[in-house]
Amino acid sequence: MGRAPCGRVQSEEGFYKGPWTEEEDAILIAFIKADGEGNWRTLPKRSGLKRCRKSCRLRWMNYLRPDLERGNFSPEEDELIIKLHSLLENRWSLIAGRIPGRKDNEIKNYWNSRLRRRLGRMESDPICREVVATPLSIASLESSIKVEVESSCSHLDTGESSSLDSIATNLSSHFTTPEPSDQEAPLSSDAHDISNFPQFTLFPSVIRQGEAITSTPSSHETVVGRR
DNA sequence: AAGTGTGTCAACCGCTTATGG
DNA sequence: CCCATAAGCGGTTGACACACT
Repeated sequence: MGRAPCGRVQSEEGFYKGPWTEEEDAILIAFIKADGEGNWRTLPKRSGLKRCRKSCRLRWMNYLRPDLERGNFSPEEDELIIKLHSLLENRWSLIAGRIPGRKDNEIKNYWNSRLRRRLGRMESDPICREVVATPLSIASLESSIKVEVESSCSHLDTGESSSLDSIATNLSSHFTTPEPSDQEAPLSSDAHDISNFPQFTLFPSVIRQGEAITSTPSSHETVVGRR
């Protein structure tokens, strides 16, 4: 599993595997620009790319789409990812849906390689344990997720729908104080602006409610990369 | 300078969910 | 309603780059 070795490895079906070449990227981009996104099933044949539909879709979705924001994550994005993960856990696509320009795969990688380690360090560090979360609203997030899920599951029977309510209830249990309704803000394209949210506790067991995290203390900054 | 260790991230696989006939 | 197929999602892998010794 995983990325195939360098070189032009071919699957049994004759599709290439492994890293994409610039030429393949150009073909895919040109084809999607001309024909539009979607119809992945026939894309390989129509475009002449010797790549399976899954590979084409993934390459486009995770790397080539023009609206993707590439490069380092900002501190604001870091915080938002951490907070969304505390709420949504490993539902990367939901998390990505609330961070403009970022894709699930990118966020998942970032979480697994950096943020998870950083948080693990924070929770075990007696000083960092005192670090508190930025005042952040979750009520609007919570309700928007519920609406989103319900609308996409409108075909469910009542038993299944009621389980959605329990999910929403469980979400509420993450928070230690009621949310003032006047602080609620709708989720929108600027949802990454955490100042839009009323407060909630990121790590209820280790973080004091109501105080703001300004940044990770530099003396405790985790060195996570070598690049 | 060379060898080794470690972190990053693109891309794969398998599973689940959605959709259409 | 059932089945087949496509699309989407999350977990995992391994090549590569860079830091360390």
